[in-house]
Amino acid sequence: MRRIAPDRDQLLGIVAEVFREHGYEGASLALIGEATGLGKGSLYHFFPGGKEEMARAVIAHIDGWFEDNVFAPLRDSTDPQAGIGHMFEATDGYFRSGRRVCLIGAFALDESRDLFAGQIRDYFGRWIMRLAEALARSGHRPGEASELAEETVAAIQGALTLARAANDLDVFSRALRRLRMRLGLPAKI
Amino acid sequence: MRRIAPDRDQLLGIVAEVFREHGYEGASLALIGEATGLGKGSLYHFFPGGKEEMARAVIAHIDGWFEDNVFAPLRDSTDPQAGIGHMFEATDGYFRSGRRVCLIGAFALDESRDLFAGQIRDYFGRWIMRLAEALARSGHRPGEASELAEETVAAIQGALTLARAANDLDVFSRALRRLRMRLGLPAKI
DNA sequence: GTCTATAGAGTGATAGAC
DNA sequence: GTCTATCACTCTATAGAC
Repeated sequence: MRRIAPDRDQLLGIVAEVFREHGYEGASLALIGEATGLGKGSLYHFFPGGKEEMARAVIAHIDGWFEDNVFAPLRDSTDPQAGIGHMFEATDGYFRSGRRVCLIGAFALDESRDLFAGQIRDYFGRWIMRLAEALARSGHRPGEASELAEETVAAIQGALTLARAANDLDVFSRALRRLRMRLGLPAKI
Repeated sequence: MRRIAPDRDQLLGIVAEVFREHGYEGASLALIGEATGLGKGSLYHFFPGGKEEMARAVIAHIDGWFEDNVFAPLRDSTDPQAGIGHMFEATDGYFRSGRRVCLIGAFALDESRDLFAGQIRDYFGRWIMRLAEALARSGHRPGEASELAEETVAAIQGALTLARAANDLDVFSRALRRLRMRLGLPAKI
């Protein structure tokens, strides 16, 4: 038979955008079906657990992207400053300079939080931990590094909220510029 | 007829909590009816525009609270530092030290943003503007004051998201403590 | 026949409008 | 309370690949 369905990776990307735009409650199966071009049969074939499993898979997919493109470089760069610089570039790219919101952050505020609390806590916890380690390796005292890491991740989340609220992308790029400076990185070209 | 309904102020407070806990989509009229003790008939009597009007009224109600308890003190305090200190206390109290999320911030991330974009932009815009003015009056250069104000409001939003994600209230109080320091206020007792 | 992927009618529950 | 629309979801049927 013909294979119309995109592979799982593409599929999760499309479903993620529906959740991102409409929230967990607002993302109806009708919308998801429309966006993916799949009928309910196919959707339930891929995700027997229904909408909840779709969301779980989407969160895991995003988490995996950050693991590969943000957390791992923070952990593995021999030069911690380079890892932190990489984090800012990847973050700016991922959120399309403020055009995109953080789906996991949005889920954290929603009632859907209870369903996905573990995944949400893990994602942010790992981000802060990897950044704190990199900051410690680049010379900050451990306690200070932890606070600075927490502050940085919170600032990114807040900037996404504010950029969206003000409908002004500059809010996000200004925030990233300030954070780069505070973390001792050279101003970006 | 018997008057079971609380007055409009109380009513809006109750409806606000339902939106806060469940989001715009997730807050069903059944939930709202249950929380308020009002039937659908009464709800449509108070809010002929239905759920959308309820949300609009709730946002306006919250905005009014911040106007009175945060924005006005920032504008009117003869000592700008006192106004800023007052802002932190009111903010900490309002968000119950991180137990409560910012409904308007949550709406900003949701699809409901399109419905309430004007109100959302106004709220955050006024907060940042009043804070920037107070910072300018307390000695910061105007451009610096603007950036610092934006950074502060974003940090508060981000801390609320993170506190909720980590299920750890300390995230919020640590953020407020750092912000107080950065804005030149004495550490809180 | 078996497996995977598909479409979509049909389920009861519940949504918001009135 | 009544209305209709839509919700998440189930189920049956069907396709071609093996």
